[in-house]
Amino acid sequence: MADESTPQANAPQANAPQANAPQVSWPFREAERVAERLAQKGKTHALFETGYGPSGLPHIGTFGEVARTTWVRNAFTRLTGLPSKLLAFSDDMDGLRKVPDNVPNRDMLRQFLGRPLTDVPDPFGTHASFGAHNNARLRAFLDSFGFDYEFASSTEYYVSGKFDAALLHVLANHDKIVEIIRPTLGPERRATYSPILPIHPRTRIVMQVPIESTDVEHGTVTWSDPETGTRYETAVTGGSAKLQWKADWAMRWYALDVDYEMSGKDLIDSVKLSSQIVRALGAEPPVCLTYELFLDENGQKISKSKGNGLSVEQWLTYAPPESLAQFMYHAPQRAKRLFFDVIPRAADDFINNAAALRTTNDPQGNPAWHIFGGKIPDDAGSPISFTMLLNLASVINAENPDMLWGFIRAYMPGATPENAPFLAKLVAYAIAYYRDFVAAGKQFRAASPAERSALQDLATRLKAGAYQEFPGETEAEKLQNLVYAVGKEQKFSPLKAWFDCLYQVLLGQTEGPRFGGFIALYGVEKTVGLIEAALARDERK
RNA sequence: GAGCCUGUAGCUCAGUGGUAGAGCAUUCGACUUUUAAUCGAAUGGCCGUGGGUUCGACCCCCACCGGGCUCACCA
Repeated sequence: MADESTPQANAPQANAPQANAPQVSWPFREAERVAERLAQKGKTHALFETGYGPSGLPHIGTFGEVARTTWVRNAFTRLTGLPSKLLAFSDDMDGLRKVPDNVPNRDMLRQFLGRPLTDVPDPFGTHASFGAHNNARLRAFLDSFGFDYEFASSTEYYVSGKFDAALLHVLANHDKIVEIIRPTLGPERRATYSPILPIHPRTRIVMQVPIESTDVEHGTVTWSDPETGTRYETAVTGGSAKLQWKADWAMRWYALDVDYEMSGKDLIDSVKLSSQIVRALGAEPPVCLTYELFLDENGQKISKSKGNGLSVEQWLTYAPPESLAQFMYHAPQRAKRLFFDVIPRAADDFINNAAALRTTNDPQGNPAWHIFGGKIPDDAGSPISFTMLLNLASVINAENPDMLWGFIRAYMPGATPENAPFLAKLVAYAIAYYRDFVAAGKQFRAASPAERSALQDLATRLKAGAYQEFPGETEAEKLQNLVYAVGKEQKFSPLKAWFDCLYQVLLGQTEGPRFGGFIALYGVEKTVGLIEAALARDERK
């Protein structure tokens, strides 16, 4: 503070915080919370967890949760240099509650309702159990994005005894846990609730029954089959029993000493209660982050039955994975509408961020830095926006990458798939977009008699190679001059009407590219085919 | 009933206590042998309302109004 003596008395607030302090990105904010937890506990490695319910196949929210957790984990690594692990935990020991609509052999499945998913045959017949099948789907999904994680099966953890010590501890605190959960339940469930769900030794069903007594010394609970009245004494360890959801989550946090887990806002109450249970067990819950759920185009909730959501497959048909990551990065605690129209913008946000990464002095505040996992690749960017590519693809009826590249080079000389590989990927996505959304919605107008003869004339002269006689240094110019000549000879007035005819009759749109250039890229023969097809189409009407 | 998100340009949305921003739309211009893409520019704002904190509030706090979502069975 050498300026004590300088006459800056009117300068604003000496004690105000520096206005230009770089904003800390949310993954680093979360990472700091994790680092703080580790410091308090004296831990030197961090465990990040993500969880998967038994019912669902992997979906766009699954991607979001793992991607976001991975960003926090990377930030943690960068911040502390400490080792860490991401555990992807599958609740495959949960009972099969209902038969899903979208699987084969549903009658077979019906016989196994209530049994752990890993105790239900695989309706697809490809894996050892339904649970194993779903696990494989989940892992394939995560692997397709290259996520770094360790898979964990609840069944395996229970059966192998990895949870035994924690389960006995839960048993010892059985009443305390009941007291935590009971006030949140309705009257009926309140009467029967226990965090311990014994697995029926005969039917293998996960039983929700009153626990009549607990024996901490022997590690067992006593209960009665409500149908037969038979009393059973069941060990809480070794996979003979599992825990009810909220207690299960808490026990897992306790047993594995989980340091970080995020979840959707639908689980706010579960996080609260599970945290209370962990404290009752004498430990601290992990650092938790609640993220908002996604809405559809109209701000309505996304439900599978309505089909108003956007699937990962759909997104990745029209834009690269980085764009989906970009969408997931932004403001996880804010509700966002997730529908088709957000894709181009997410892609361009990513492109801009990737470009800014090279010039910024705060790379760790840049989403692209996180999406790249802290590494800055050489060929990440695109010199042209995705929105522009989509427009271009529409205007020129881009049926293949070569056509699009032809127009890209027209004003970006030197651009090739080799020196702009990310752009090359975007081109392929733009083609898919054109194919599915633009081409499908085309409205082709019938040609008037005068237009018919003009089109016929153009086709004939194209076929004969007559354009070679026209002036111009390039094929495109010669073709353009031929098109003009036909329009003038056929006395279109204004001449623009001739071009309107070409766009509306041949391309099914009101506007289009310079036609000579279009023919050159699309191909003379194919253009002739286009004309003949249009004339034949009108003939039939 | 409990909780969460949200309200900023015509539309969709960014916005980090210090001059209100982008894309699209609109209008004008440049380029073009017709266009479109593209490029340049302009237009467009009581930042939901009312209080409070502050030298200063879109931003922080409180209340209210509007728009949504989630949980109160299971997980």
